[in-house]
Amino acid sequence: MARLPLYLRALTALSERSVPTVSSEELAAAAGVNSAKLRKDFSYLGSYGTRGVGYDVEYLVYQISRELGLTQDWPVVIVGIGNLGHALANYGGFASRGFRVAALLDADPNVVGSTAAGLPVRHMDELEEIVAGQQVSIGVITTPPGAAQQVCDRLVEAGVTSILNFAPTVLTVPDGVDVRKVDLSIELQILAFHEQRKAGDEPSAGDSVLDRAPGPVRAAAAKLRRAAGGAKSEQAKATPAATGTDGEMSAVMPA
Amino acid sequence: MARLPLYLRALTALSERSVPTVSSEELAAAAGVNSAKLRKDFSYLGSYGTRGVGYDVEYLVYQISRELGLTQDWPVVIVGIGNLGHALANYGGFASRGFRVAALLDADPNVVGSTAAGLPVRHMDELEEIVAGQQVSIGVITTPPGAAQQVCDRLVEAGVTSILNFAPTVLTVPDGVDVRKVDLSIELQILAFHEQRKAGDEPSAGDSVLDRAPGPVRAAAAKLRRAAGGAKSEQAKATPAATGTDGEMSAVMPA
DNA sequence: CCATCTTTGTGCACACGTTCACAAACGCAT
DNA sequence: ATGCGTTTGTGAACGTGTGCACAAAGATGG
Repeated sequence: MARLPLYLRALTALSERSVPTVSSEELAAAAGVNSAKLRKDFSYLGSYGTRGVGYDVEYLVYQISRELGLTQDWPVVIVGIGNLGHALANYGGFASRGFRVAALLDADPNVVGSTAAGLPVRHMDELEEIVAGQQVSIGVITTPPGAAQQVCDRLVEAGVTSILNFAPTVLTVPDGVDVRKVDLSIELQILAFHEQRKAGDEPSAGDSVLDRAPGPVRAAAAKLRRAAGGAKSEQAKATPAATGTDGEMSAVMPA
Repeated sequence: MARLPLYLRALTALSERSVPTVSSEELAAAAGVNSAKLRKDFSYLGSYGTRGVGYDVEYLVYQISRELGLTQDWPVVIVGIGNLGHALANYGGFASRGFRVAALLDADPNVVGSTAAGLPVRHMDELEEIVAGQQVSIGVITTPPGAAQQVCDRLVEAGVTSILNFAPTVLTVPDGVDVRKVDLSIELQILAFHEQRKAGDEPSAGDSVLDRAPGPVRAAAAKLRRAAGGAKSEQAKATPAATGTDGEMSAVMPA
């Protein structure tokens, strides 16, 4: 379940405030999900809350951490030390969750040798040695799109079995290797899409092509509009904390 | 539809190679989705491909760009010019898709006045003026988590109606404002989760809590394992290009 | 002009995730 | 001890998204 990290974050926040127990309702609100969904998720874990009371915060934190594998440390290599690579190397959220940057790698001789986040940038050719020596199983790709597949192949060859890809490319990997893709510009495009709709479907010439099309097409356009925009107005009702679930798919996905 | 940006990327790649038409099958492979799904998506757009031939690349590019609102330019402000803010300011994928960085903002006097990606970093207090003056409707938050809600409120107050949040916090916004959240550490956690499973469910003492629980709980654990790990082995079969759809939810979501 | 081949568009069924609603369980006060 | 309020765990219905499979439609060659 990909919601576990969400719960974990909310739970650690509670834990820091020394809250002993939470009801599913409270925790669901904090995580921005439905309470029934949360209870069902926890039931899959087999984790027992106590009826009439709620869930023990510490116990849940421990249990979810275990389930996510956060009790062991995960060495990761970051390949491509440009702006994004720098940012990720410095990102505090990694270290605090058991992810240790094993090495920063780049192919550019000008970059190799410099330091980022206190770590030296090493050359790509050391990849195999590092991966093998430190048992690295997770790689992060922050190279330009052109180099991504090549880097990916090399990571896989070296023994990496999970890849987080920030390059805007569809990576091809053999069976048994997981790839997750984060595309920053897609996120903005989705926002722009909604924004355009909010702007009232364009007053003048800049109209959506759909609205200039003949009969059946316009109907389809209206349908699409309901599907995306209509649902939103329902979910976003004045909602204070739980800005919950809309049906919009995400731009982050496997491969 | 959140898949449109994916299609668009694949299509622009084809367009640059001067490919006149594509079949749904080809394009689907390039985008990593099912061909039927792609055809259905396009049918919602009302866009007509020609049977026996395929879709006209240029026409589709134009149409999808229009639908996504990429034909107009979208000024965005980036608040919080740390490592991530820097990276985003330099990110090429934005400018190439109609997103223009209207301003970089930060509250830290030490940062204000420096330049990033050729733009001066200005003080938070200029936010309202900038948003109003340049009609900014999209804001990006790359501040530390503690400041995120505060910044968010101010953005909304100033007139921003779409927010891309990189801070690991659940933002509370009034109705009518869209929030998308990108949490980099969650992506890694999900990879670690899969990685742990691949490692053969722990040989010795570091076992998942699930496996030490009594009967019914273990059954549930097995069920969970099938749900997440089992499905994967099905989808990832030697797959060359289409590493397609697994059921895994994403870490990027509204609010 | 007709036959054939390719590719779209879509009806249908299935499977999944989500949500509701309720019964069983637990604490607590009387 | 017993009843009451609270909260979990889950069975069942619902909606949605996905994928299959096929018919309609256009192009192409004879």
